[in-house]
Amino acid sequence: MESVVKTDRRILRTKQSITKSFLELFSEKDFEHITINEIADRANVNRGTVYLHYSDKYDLLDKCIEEHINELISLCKKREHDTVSHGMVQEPKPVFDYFRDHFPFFSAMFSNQRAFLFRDQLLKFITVNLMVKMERSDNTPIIDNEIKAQFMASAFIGIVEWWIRHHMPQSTQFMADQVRNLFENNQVYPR
Amino acid sequence: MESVVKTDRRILRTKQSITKSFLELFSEKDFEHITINEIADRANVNRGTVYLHYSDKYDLLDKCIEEHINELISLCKKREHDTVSHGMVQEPKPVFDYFRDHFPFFSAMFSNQRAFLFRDQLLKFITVNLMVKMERSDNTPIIDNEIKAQFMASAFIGIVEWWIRHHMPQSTQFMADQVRNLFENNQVYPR
DNA sequence: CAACGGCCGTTAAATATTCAACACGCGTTC
DNA sequence: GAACGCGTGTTGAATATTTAACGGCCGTTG
Repeated sequence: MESVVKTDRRILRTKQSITKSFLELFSEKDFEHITINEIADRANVNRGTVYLHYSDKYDLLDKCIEEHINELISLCKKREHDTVSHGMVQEPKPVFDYFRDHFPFFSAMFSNQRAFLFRDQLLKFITVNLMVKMERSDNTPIIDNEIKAQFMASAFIGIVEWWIRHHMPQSTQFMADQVRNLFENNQVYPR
Repeated sequence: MESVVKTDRRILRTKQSITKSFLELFSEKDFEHITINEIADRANVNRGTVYLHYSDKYDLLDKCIEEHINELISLCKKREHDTVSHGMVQEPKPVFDYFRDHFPFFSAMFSNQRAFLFRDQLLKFITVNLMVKMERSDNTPIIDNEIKAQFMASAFIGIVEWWIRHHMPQSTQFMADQVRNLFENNQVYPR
């Protein structure tokens, strides 16, 4: 179907080390005080190379967020197509697993003032997922779907934030079970 | 004096990841079963790139050993020129610090059959250091200097090996003190 | 025997990255 | 104000690495 031109190993490698370096710094100090020099040094990469992939540090932050949101989307998309499971609503564990596997990133995002975009994007992602699920169920709702989705999504993110900022005191399975029950109680999908 | 052409960052980076990858594998499995493919994959580097720096895995092993021996040598050389301290005999702590700081490497070396060259090189390094020190002292020895050096060097390496293979149960300072006392008792240098 | 898969060591051309140098802005110091 | 250090963003030429291919060797499998 689409041309599968796999990207050059060097590109993957440098992008990886740049984002790793950046996220480390992001969790260490204020975003405004991070310099491209620092990022490049820690990534063991020439300063110019950073500009080859990102226009500035704001762009870098955006790309980092985008990347993870896209990962989450494709994670749910993949599972939508499965005949067995159905997205993050009925089986939220994989999503929690993803949060766990990328703890450094999400931890940095939740503990930093700078992450407006991150919250927005994540909220949109969750809301869309919930909307899709609710629209599929036939029950005519008393509460407007969009409002309910916003309500639930905010709640969900609140839980995730709490879980991450407390260094994940519970297992992903436990969290998934809890959230699924909450979704059920609020009739996000008909039991 | 000599032209200080600093080597390209890319070279340093790839050499670093290749040796890191190699030493990991070296501590995990038998040397003969390690393939260049594995090394390259784990280093996140093209297979051909390995050949750009090393002719084969034997060469790679040799270079790794050589590199650390040279580090040790320059470490001692630097301290020789100091007016205060005098090489590894009177103050062995920096040497132990070096062993500690590169524990993965030395651990791999001591726990693997393959490290003939390593033992030889290390033994030579220690012996030379001892010889130099002993020749400087005026006392006419009953025991031949070279024999004594061999004796002491083997003993020293034995201690280091024990220390490394037992995961460094004592501090470097403690080990240094012990060794200095042993050297003193055996009159490597006049007290 | 033949076919195959895996690893080796090497090559030419394409490409990503480095290096060294710009010009610029901004705050500090003398 | 001038000189300076420091970070930004950009450039062109040099260079390291990748990619995709080659032929060869060896052990396994049919």
